[in-house]
Amino acid sequence: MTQRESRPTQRKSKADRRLDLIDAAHRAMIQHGAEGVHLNQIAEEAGLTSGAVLYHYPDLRDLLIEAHHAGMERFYERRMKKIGGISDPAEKLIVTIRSGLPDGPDDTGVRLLCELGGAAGRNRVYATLLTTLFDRQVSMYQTILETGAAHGVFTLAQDSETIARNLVALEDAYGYRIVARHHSIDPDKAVELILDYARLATGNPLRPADRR
Amino acid sequence: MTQRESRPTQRKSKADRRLDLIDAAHRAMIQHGAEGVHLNQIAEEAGLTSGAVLYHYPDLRDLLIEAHHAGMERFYERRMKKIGGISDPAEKLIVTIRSGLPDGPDDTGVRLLCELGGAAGRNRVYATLLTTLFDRQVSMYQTILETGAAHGVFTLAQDSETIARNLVALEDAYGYRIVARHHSIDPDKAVELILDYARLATGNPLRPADRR
DNA sequence: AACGTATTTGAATCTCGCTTCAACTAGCAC
DNA sequence: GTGCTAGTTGAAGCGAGATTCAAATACGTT
Repeated sequence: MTQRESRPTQRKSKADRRLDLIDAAHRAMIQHGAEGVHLNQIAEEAGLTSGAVLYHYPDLRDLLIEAHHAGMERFYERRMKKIGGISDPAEKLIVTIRSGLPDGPDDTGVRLLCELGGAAGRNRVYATLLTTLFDRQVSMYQTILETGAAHGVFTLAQDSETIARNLVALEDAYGYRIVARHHSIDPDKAVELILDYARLATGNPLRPADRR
Repeated sequence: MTQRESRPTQRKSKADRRLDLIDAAHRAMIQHGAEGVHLNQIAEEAGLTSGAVLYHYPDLRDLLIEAHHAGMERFYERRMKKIGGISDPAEKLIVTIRSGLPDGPDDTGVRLLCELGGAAGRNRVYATLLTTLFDRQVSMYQTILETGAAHGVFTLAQDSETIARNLVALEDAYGYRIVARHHSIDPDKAVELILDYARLATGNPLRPADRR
């Protein structure tokens, strides 16, 4: 990327290089699949040789796990940042829903998450990562819902955990639809569909028109 | 599996063998991933050599696509069969929801579908297969919802397409959770969560206790 | 400026899966 | 039974990716 001549690969500290590699692994996995990815593809993305990659990660699986972990962390942190400053529960809920969906079919963050769905059935580590992320998102929604209820803005039709789980589930599923390029479900449409449920569950009209 | 001596591989007609191979590919993909699977693994599952597999499918990708296609068809047909005889809309809806979820983490049919989620972002054929399946399931739910509304059993809070899409989306997402062995979301819990939404959307209490 | 070390390379080696194909054989037609 | 054909094997060759490691080198330290 930022390489003067692209001829002599500049050296980096262990920590810096590992961050580069995590990023390179991220890109390579999106192109070739979380399980179909090859060492050389990652090395190429990082602008290194395969030997250098192995020097930092003798076991490639460790790198892949770290890349997934970092991807999830980034995904979650980005959401928290987006909703951080919002105090109105209704607006917060709307923005949260939007931030859980991919920008479009090529959103790299969500693409990586989708890669894991199938592998989780075979790989306990991946299953744990995904499950943990799911539960964290549920908690996040629960907080918003309960705050809204406490302020009298929401009238919850079900307990907050049920609503929160269903909201996260809807997000996940529409994420997959968007990544698969469904002809009539784009990010805006997905938000609308999820909001249709959220309205029933919170008793709030949740008008997204003027916000964001 | 059903082989007397396991020594001489019995010959089969082209059509029969292709069915065997589709089945073998199905099993191999679940064990090794939709994209990480190797020719030899499929051959072994089928009790043949790699040469024999290539004789029937010179391009392995064709076999994989057919296996996925067949898997989806079976999944869909099985659902239709389960709900075929039910006339009461409420019961039909409940049974339909249940039939869209895996029996457990090892349900092979759903496991295969989950494999495709990530690949769909990279592979147009897989994306189309998944999208088509989604739309068919939406239609299925729409029919049930509208029939129920016509009979006065359901009072739809939203248009039938919205409800149907959300129901399918919830099914999909909880399928992933179950496959990933979420500690507190098993098939029964997932049905309950989806029914919680369905109750709001249909205005029907949908008591699953005595049915099924 | 010279040293020492952490990082990276490049080539050699090894492994493994894919591909090809001539030879073999089971089952069908006659 | 004889012959024919389609299905299958097994071995050989090929290529790609993983792995190893000695040599090279960039960079911080002194």
